[in-house]
Amino acid sequence: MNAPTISHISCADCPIRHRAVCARCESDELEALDAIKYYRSYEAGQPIIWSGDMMNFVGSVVSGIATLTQTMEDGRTQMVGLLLPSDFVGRPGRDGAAYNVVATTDLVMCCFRKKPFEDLMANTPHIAHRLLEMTLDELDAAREWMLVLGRKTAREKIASLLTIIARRDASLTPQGAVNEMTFDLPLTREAMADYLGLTLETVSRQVSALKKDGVIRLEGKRRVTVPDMGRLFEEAGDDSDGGYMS
Amino acid sequence: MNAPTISHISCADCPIRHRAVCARCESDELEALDAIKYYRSYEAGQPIIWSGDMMNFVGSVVSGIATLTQTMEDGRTQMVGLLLPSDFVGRPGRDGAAYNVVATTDLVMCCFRKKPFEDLMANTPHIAHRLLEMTLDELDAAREWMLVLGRKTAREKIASLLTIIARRDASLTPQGAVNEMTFDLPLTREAMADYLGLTLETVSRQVSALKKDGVIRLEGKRRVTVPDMGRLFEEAGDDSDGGYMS
DNA sequence: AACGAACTTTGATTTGAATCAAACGGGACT
DNA sequence: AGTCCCGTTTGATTCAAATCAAAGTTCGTT
Repeated sequence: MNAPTISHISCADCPIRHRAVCARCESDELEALDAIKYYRSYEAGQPIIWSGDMMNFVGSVVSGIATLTQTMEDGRTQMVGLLLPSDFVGRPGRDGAAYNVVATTDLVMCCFRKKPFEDLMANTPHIAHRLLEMTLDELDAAREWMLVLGRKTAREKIASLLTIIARRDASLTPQGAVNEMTFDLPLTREAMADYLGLTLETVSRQVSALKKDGVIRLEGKRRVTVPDMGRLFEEAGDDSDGGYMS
Repeated sequence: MNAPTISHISCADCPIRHRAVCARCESDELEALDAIKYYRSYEAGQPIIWSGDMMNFVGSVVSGIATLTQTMEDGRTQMVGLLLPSDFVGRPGRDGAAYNVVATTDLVMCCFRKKPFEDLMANTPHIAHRLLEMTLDELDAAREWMLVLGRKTAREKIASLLTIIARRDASLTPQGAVNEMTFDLPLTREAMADYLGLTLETVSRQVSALKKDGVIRLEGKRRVTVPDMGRLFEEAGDDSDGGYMS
């Protein structure tokens, strides 16, 4: 119920040190960041930022998963981003939040008050450069997702989502070019639906169909085994290996 | 048939000087860019870059319109970006093109060979900073579009597209808070369909429906008049004024 | 062990957009 | 003026996913 107190961890020991916005920093730059950072934790289900709110901090996800969503007045909602450890939250140079950010698991953020961070960024090219790189990657991911949303069938959408989750897991747990993979879905059926522009019923049906057809196996609702990743890529409508080895 | 020869225009006289990637440059930085830039023109319909190709240049659209599209093997295509004057093409730090870029009107690009541009960018924070800003804007636009693709009806999609075009035109031709607006559609019905994740028949039907309902008037196929922008925003499912005054 | 809440699956039916199919309009060229 | 081509409209039909409606699971709590 209460937000756990987080001790101040040295950047050198940080699990996202080499992937986050600070990845390119030299040790002196890291010290400057270290001086202004603070940790904050959120419980599963808790909102982190609400669209339209004043944002007085930016930061990186250290552990846990959060979603970025947009909502229409009548309640239709679309997920527009899935934030994983090392992903950056907030936009330097803007005051109001444009999206809802919600922790879907217990989550820890490494935060910086916005103004000091902007000041630091202004004379630390390594930070600005890394942020540009990360933003370009996110833009690519968003465009990939536009193809999924605009042109893929429900079954292909599910397969695409599984592909993305598997690909990410593969990058965290490199195990060579395996054919079989097992991982956990970090999202409820409803969250998957919001990601894919579907209803939760359709998500459920298509997951069942992929299971019936032997593309995936399930243990419980969340643990997924893909016996043949190549087959999954085909189902996703991606070309051959989907580039997940890169 | 032949690519027109373009004379070398001074950056100071450039129509996109204050909006493009060079917007924040001082005069000495501008000179450095001026030294390595060259112009290139394309005719309507001509491809500029093909997905997977080696990209040996980056650049800005000076005039004309281009589309960024992604295609699946079976031919389904989704537009993932609409490039207008001042928009940047190419990604520093990547060799292969990820998308197809096609000129939909006659178009002029201000190009830089990639390597010299990257070198210049490395010690010109004003360029990197502006590129970050532009990329963040594009990411916002892409996320806005994900909501359109994932959750809006065909009618709302058309209204959303008209809203975007109108909003852009308003920023080029500021005329205060007018209610009535007239502009040209820069896209064919098919291109609109590829943008919206619809078929061209559905686009045609919904445009006709909006016309029948008095939301828009048409002169020819391309010229659109919106008698009441507020009404259009409502049809798009956006809240109130859609923020087009900002 | 029983209860309840949240999440998930499955079934029946409806519906919005896709598909299939023609016809229309306007400009470029002969 | 006539023909061809491209983009567009309109109509008839089909189909994939949404909606409406019930049950089934799982897990935490009493």
